[in-house]
Amino acid sequence: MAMGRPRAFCTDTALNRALEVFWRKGYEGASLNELTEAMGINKPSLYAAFGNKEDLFRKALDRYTKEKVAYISEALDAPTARGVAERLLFGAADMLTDPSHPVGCLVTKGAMTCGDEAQSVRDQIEHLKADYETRMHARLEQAKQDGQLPADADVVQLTQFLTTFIQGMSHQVVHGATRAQLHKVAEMALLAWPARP
Amino acid sequence: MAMGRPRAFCTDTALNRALEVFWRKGYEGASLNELTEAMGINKPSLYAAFGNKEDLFRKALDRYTKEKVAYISEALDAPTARGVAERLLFGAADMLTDPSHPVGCLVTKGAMTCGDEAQSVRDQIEHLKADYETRMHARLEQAKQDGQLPADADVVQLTQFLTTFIQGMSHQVVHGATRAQLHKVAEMALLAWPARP
DNA sequence: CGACATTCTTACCAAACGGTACAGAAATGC
DNA sequence: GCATTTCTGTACCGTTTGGTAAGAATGTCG
Repeated sequence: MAMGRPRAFCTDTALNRALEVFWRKGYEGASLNELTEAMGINKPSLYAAFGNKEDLFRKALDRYTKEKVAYISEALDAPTARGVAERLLFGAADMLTDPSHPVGCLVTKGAMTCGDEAQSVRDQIEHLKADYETRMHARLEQAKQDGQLPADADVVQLTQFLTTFIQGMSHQVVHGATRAQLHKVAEMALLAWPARP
Repeated sequence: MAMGRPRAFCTDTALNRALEVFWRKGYEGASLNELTEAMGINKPSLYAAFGNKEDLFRKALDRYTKEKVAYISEALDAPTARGVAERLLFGAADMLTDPSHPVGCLVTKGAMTCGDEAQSVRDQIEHLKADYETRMHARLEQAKQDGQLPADADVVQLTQFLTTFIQGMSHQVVHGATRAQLHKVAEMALLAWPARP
């Protein structure tokens, strides 16, 4: 079978470019023109390679979670409940302000800038959030069983506290908060964390 | 001078309707069709009465801050620093989940769903945020002078902690958090608040 | 070399966007 | 009753959106 000329672009780097655009502008804010220009291809190629704007976003989101939000999984590996909380908050602060990629959180931005039409995108983001929360909850529950948290600790509340704060930081950084500032407020948030019993 | 027939609609309620649409869908998410339909007028009337989509949003935002975000000003009137923090967090939790209007925060949503083109909208939101932060900062600084906060309290940090948390709650509520849940995490956040010296 | 598969380019589509021109309807002043 | 002034309804403008169809260009294999 005859093969056409090899891809003039690398699908992998093209997806990274797309991720960056989505990250900067959100789902609806990123137009196909911007995307194709950044990816170095044109619309029919994009359509052939990725199928759809929604599909493209989903793939970009996939890569985002696997490569950029790895800090959450690492944080959950911390040996103590407090360690988990610390790593989550500081890890988020560092990731959100990493100068090697756009500021803020793709999930946060994407969820906000996705209208009613792209329900599947919204669903995937919701699913993602739920998954992270489930894992955080399970990890803290285990820590509680291990005696690392007070017997009357409300694990749901602790989880929600962390996610609330992380999302707040994700918003702050869009409005210009620096890494140092995030670290300070994260430190303050940890004052609310229950002491080992 | 001859007068045409009186307005068939009340500008005041029309603006309220517009506010509600913006509140639900964000700035870019709200199309002129939705707006005019909700307001009960058509596009030329809207243009004549409010000038512009940007102008309309600005006026809606004005009303929003004067009527819906009044809790911030009330909170700043609390007699103690802790009272200010409590009223801010619980006031935000209550406002964000008030069933009489769309969930979440117009400023938060609007800032996210406003692309590069509507720079003036973005500017106004930024200005609004800065204004609130300045007032919160000033109030806490005064509380510190009054001896309600430790002498080494970092007022900037305290302010940023509160805004971070409030924005986090504003995000949580969009994803289905209930008022009771927000109250619980707000209570937890207050554990980080410095004790009176 | 020549036939083929595959990619890229150009141009286009229908729909929706924000915004407006224009003519008709309604109400007041004379 | 008439003219004037205002407001409304329709229909439209140019642009941009996401998404495609068809031809030109380029590679590999026989």
